[in-house]
Amino acid sequence: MKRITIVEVAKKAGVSKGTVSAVINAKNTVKPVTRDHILEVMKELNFRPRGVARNLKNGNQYKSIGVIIKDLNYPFYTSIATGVKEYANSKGYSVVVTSSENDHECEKRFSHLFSAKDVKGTIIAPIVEGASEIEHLFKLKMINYPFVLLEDVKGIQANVVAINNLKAIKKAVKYLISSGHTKIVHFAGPPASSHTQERIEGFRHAFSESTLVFNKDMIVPVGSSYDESFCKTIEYFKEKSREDYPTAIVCFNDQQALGVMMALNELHIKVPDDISIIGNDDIYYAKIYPVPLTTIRAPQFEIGKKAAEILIRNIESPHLLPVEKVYLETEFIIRQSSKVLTKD
Amino acid sequence: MKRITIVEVAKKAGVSKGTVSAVINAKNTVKPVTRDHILEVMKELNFRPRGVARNLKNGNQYKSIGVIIKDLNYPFYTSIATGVKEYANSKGYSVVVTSSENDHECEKRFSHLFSAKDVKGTIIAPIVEGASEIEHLFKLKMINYPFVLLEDVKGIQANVVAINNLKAIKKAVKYLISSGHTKIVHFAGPPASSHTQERIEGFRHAFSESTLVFNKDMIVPVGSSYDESFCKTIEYFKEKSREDYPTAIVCFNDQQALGVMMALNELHIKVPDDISIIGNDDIYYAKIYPVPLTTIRAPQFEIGKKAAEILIRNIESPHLLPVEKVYLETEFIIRQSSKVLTKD
DNA sequence: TTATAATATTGAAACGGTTCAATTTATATT
DNA sequence: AATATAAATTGAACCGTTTCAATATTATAA
Repeated sequence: MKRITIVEVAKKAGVSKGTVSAVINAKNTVKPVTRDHILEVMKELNFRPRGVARNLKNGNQYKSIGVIIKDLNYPFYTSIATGVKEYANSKGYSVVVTSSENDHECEKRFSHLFSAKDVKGTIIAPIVEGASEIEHLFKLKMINYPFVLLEDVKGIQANVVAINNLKAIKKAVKYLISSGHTKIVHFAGPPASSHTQERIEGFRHAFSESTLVFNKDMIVPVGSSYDESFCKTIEYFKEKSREDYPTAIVCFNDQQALGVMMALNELHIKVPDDISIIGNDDIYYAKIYPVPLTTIRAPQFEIGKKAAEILIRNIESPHLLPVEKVYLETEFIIRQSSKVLTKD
Repeated sequence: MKRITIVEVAKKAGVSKGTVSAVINAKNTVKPVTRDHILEVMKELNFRPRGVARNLKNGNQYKSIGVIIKDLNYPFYTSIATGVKEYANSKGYSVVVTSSENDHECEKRFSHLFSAKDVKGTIIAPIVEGASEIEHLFKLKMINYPFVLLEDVKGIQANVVAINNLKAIKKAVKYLISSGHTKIVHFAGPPASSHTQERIEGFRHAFSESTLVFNKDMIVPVGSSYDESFCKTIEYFKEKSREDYPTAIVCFNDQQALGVMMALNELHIKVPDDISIIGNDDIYYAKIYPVPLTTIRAPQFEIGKKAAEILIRNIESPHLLPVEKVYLETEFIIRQSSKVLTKD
């Protein structure tokens, strides 16, 4: 069945394309009786003018940029998106957000979708898998489509705005060590994420720069979701005798930390008196908690803003700009889930 | 300055449009040396093919639908979006989300943006202001653009998927009354929201169907954000003597309830022993809390799914379908923030 | 009634790509 | 060197609207 176009409407209504177009665009040059008749025919045929065709002639009525995040329900990402939005809006761009749900195919599809729909540029939190497929990014580069990554991807020269995970975790662990903690463990994130590796690396570095020695039992595979971390924490402590408990846990992110704290609550282990907990990200809900979370703050809003700034600069530049890679500083925020051990 | 098109590239590279097009589309019919040369010229001119033009000929490569929510950072909305996504993906549609941040202009802009970009249909959480401007919705109707509202809007016949706020709150209040509570108050939401009015109405109804009498001091204007509700709660209790404390607070939503609970914690008022708290929405973080929240669950995921289902049915129907209005049932979930009072 | 002005409608060109049959060029075969 | 075949390139038609100068129609004034 053929698509209904303005031609069919014009024919059926006994007028020209131009008149139908005038009705669609609410021009007041059309005689009311004609207008009503055309409107009726449009309804009968269920005619929906194709946006793509309307825009081809009109050009850039609406400027927009896209953001592809990994999880629509994780506040870390929505905060970044909010930063993007604020900067972009101030420059006259609308922002559309979409989530890849950690699915590589999805990310691929969206990057095409956005370039196809004339979204002027896109900020992408890339799924970085082992030998990650990145042809879709190359395709974007080929057509000089402006984009900014929220994580460095090996093998492609592209704009990046990110944080230095290694350095961030290192700082936190060093703080714990200098506050007298000796039994420190890291609850690691999802194995596939590059963040997980970087954070483990940071943990090790802190040890190698101290007098304590690292051993690999200190890295506990846990994952990032609340439920996972709740269950794994219960398991972890059930298998241990009290004297083997760590005195501090460095968590992969705040969501995990929240799960850990709930589990400890269940097990009647006190935070921070028995165990110190350190989160990562500083999501909104990290401080909305009876024991506000000590955490490593990633400047989410600023990440979004900076990414948007670079993106829009690229969009508006008549010539191709050199690639930029920006690493923003994290901030270690001490709240009440961690404690300095009195040294004896 | 004129936009760079494929014609300029072809001219500068000394080839025809067709060949450039073949390069853009990674067809393997182009001789490598030609290809490289064209690619170079593309870079030099910073040529970005217009998605809109590419799509006009090709048609529906990517099917997508839009969701306009009010707040990207409120889990209630992102959960709805997730429901939309799940259903839409199963039908081969991608989903793009955007937030109006409660700004009417923004909503307007986005509804145009989506229809202009050939997003096939849109689910809108409408900003309903007093004598709300809804011309943009009429404009969408005129061009038979499929959309579904997440809240009923007076003055327009359109598809709606929503919950019955009045009934939901009534149920909760009646539960409190039947559990022996007599001093119940409602912490109301933002004045402009229609939800606020509906919930106040529900609160009153519950009283009128009981032996207790309603008075308007029971409605406390608080707002919906965490910070607001924290501050207003502190104020509220500071001004009251202990014997005037309510025994139960029905909150506008969970985020507010979380703020209330934190404030009570600060004031050393125990939940649920001193005061019962009832939330609304059942957001993800309502149960991730040492005192899990008793709340009125809005089936967020199902709302999203149902809205997507109606939307896609409309998108795919060759003829105009009759308007559908669906009200989903809420579920009252009793957790640990509320308590049955022993009657003496 | 006619001339004039105002209003309504038409239709061809334009927007910027893609497509594909026809043509040109390069390569392989005899 | 001539021919057959394969590979590369061309260019006109097309996608579905909008635009706007030209034209047709209607209303108003003289």
